[in-house]
Amino acid sequence: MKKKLQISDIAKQLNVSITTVSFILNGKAKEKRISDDLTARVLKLVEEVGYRPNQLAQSLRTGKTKTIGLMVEDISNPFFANIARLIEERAHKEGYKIVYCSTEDDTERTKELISMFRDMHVDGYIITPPEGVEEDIKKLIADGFPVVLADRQVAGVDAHCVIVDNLLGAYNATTHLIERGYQRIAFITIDSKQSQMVQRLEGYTKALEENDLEAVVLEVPYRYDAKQMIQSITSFLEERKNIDAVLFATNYVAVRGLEEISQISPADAPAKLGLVSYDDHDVFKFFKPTVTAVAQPTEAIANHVINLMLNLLGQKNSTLKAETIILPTSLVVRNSSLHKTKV
Amino acid sequence: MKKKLQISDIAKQLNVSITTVSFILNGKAKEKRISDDLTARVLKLVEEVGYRPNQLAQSLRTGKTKTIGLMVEDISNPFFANIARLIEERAHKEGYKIVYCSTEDDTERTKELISMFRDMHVDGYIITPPEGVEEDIKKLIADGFPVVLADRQVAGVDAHCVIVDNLLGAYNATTHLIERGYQRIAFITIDSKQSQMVQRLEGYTKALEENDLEAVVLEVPYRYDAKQMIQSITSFLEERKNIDAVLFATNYVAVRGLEEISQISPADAPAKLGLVSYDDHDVFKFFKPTVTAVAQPTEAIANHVINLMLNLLGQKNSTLKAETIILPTSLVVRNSSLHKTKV
DNA sequence: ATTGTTTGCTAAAAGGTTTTAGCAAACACT
DNA sequence: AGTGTTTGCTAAAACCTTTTAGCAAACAAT
Repeated sequence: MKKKLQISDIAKQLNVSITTVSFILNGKAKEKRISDDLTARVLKLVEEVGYRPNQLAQSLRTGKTKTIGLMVEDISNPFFANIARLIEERAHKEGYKIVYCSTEDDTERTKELISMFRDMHVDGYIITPPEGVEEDIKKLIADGFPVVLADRQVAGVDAHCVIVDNLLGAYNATTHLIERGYQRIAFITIDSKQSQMVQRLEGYTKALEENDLEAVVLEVPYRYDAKQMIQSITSFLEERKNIDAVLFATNYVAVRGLEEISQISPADAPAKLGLVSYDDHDVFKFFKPTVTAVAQPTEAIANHVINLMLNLLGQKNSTLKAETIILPTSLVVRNSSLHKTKV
Repeated sequence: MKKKLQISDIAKQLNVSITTVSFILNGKAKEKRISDDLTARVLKLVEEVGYRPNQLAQSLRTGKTKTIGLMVEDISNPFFANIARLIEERAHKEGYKIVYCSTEDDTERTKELISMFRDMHVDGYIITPPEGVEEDIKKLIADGFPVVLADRQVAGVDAHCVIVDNLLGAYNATTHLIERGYQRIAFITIDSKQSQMVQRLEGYTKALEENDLEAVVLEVPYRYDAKQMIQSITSFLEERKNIDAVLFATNYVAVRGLEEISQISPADAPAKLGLVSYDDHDVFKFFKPTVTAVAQPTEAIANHVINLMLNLLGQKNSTLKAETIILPTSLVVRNSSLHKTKV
C-alpha cells in the first residue's frame, strides 16, 4: 500500500509552509491574505496528487468528527429502517456520517451505546430512547451535546424531540371502528411505559369512554418472541370470543396478531373482525379482512429530526430552547366489503 | 462540560510516567515488567475517576479505528435490514463499531461511499456491490484492507464472499411450480447484471428447458418507483393472459407484483396463479393465493460475513486465500387449497 | 571489585492536522 | 528618514495517545 500523502508533502513540493496549505484547504485563504496565485497553485497540486487530509488528525485537533450517532429501537423494523434510511441520506448530503445501532429497547445496552458514542466523539445524538435512560440523556445535554429524540419523549428531560400525536391517532382509529359499528374493541399492546405507547393507550381509552364502551387491553411482554406473542394473543382472543375488533399498538404486534387471526378457520369470526394497527406495514395491504392503519409520516419525521440536528450542529452554543415537534398521523382506511354496517 | 481527563492526569496523580500508565491500560504490564502493586494502583485510580482514553488519539497513533464499514443496497429492505442487525450485534460484542450506508445500487454513490470509508479509516469493508465498482474493490484489496462481499460476487475480483446458491434456488422454485402443474411460468426481475440476479435467471431458464417449457421474462428497470413498477407488471400480465404462474426475482418486485395481482377482481385468474418469490417477506404469509418463497438464510449469511471479517481483522497480513461461501436457500412452501393439481 | 543481567520504569518521538501569535518585507504617509 | 500599516506568509504549540529505545538501580556471578 503506497504511503498516504500528508499536508507536509504538499507544502514541501511548493516550498511553502504547512500552515499556508492548511489555511487554503480550509477556505481561509482570503481571510489569511494568501495570494490568489499561490492559492490556485496549492489547490491544483492537491487535486493532481489526490491529497486528502487525515480525518483522524483533523478530528483530534478540532474535536469534531462530522459523525452523528443514530440509535433506533430496531433497525430491522421497517418503521425505523425507513427513518434511518432517510436520515442517512440527508446527513451524507450535508457531509455527515451516520453511526447507527439498535437499542432493542434495552436500558443497559442503550447506556453502553451512548457511552460508546461518546468515546467515538460523535458530534450529535439522535435517539429513540427506551425507559430508564433519563439521566444519561440529561447528562449529554448538560455537557452541551446536540441531542434529538425521535418517536418518543422522555419525562423530565428538556430535549429537542420529534414525535407524532399518538393520542389523537389512537383516538381516531378507535372512533373509526366505533363508527363502523364495532362495540367490543380490544387493544393489544406491549408492556412498555414509553411515552408513545402510553399515549396510544390513552387515545384508545378516551374514545371508548366517550362512547360508553368497555376497554379490553392485552399487554404482551416486549421480550416475548414471535411464538410467545402469538400464543399470548391466541389465548386472549379465545377467552373473549365476543371481541369484534382489535387495535394493535404497533406494527410487529399486529403482524403477530394477524398470524394468529389468519390461522382461525375461514368459516370463523375473522371476516367480521375490525382491524386497525398503529404504524402501516406492507402486510396490511394484502390481509383479508383488510387492516386499516394509523400511518406515521416517516418522511416528515426523518426530515424534522435531521433538520433539528443540523441546526443544532450549526449553532455555537447549542442552547436553543428545546423544541417538541408533534406531527399528525393519518388513518389509512382500507375498505372491506365485509365491514359491519353502522349501527 | 467538565474537561475530559487525560492519561497525563492519571500519571501525575500517581507520580508515574505516562508511558507506564499506557502500558498498564493496554495490558502490557507483565510484558513490560510493571510491578503488580503499581499496576493495581493505576487500574484502581482509572476506575475511580472514570478515565477513558481518547479514541481519536488512539486511532491516529495506531491506525486502527475498531470500525467496520457496512454498505448494503438498501437498509430499508427487510432482507438487508435483518442482516445489518445481526452483523451489528456480533460486531459490537467483539468491540467493533459499524458505520453503515445504503448504496442504492448506484455506482457513483458507492464509489463515493468507499472513498468516505477510506477517509474515515475503517478497519474493514463489508459490501453488497453494485455493478461497476470492480476496480475500486480491487484497489481496496490490493491496499491490504479486509474486504468481505455479501449477497453477490464481483467478476474478476478475488475477494472473500458470502452468497447463496441462487441458481439452484431459482431452479428449485421453478421446478416446484412445474411439478404443481403450472406450464406458463413467467419470471419477473429487474434489469441488473449483478451476479445474484443473473444466477436466478439461469436457474429459472434451466428448469424450463429441462421441461421443454418456454421462458417468459419481464425485466423491470431498477430505478422505477413503485407506481411505474406496478404499471409495467400490469401491462405485462395483461398482454399474456395465459400465464399461470410467476416467479419474482426479488422481494420488492414481488410486493409490487402482488399489489397488482390483488387488484385484479377476485372472480379472475389470480386464485389460480402460482406464485413464488425470491427472498421471503412477512407479506407472503398472508397473501391469497399463497406465495411460496425462496428463503435466504439471513442469519447464516450474517454470521459467515462477520466471522470472515473478524478473521481477517485478526490476521497480520490479510492475504488469506479468498474464500467464497455458498449457502443453500430453502423453499418455504405455503400450501394453498387452490393450487393446480399435478398434470 | 568488576562485569553482566534483570527489574522497574521513563523521555521523547511519532502520528497528521489546525491555529495562535508573530515576523519580514513592502508600502504609505508625514 | 522615520513611523505606521498592510501584505503574505510561517514557526511552533496543541490535540492525546502509543511505542521505541534506553536509563538507573538492584542484584548475581566471577
